Amino acid sequence: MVPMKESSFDQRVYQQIARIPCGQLATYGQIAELIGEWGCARQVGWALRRLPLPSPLPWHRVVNAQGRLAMTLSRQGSDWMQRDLLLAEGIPVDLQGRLPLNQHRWQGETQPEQRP
DNA sequence: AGAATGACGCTGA
DNA sequence: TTCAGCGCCATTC
Repeated sequence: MVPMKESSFDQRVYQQIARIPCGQLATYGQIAELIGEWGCARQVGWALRRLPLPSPLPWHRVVNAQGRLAMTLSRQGSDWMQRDLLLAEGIPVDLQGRLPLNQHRWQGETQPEQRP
């Protein structure tokens, strides 16, 4: 059972994930940074691992900075479900779990704005 | 308490 | 581009 107090790390992670626009992607490190926990990318991963599925959250929009899905058997196939959900949003995912992260990167709510 | 694990990130070969 | 190593830190044994 979860210990009371929903003001936990996990809750902040979920809240931030819920803000990711449809069709865009965010990395674990990016989520950690947005909640003020820079360097805690792994904790974000655990937060998602503890997330019960199915979930209303767009957890599938969170990928690693390498632009690939973590295809580990520890997830019991949830990685393939993530791939399926991403394809449904128009994001092409390679069979190796690679995807065009650079083209779907969520800039958060701040954009450096440096385009020609 | 100490060691191992992991849905990560970055650098270097 | 792919692979290995190191740093990171909560969770688990």
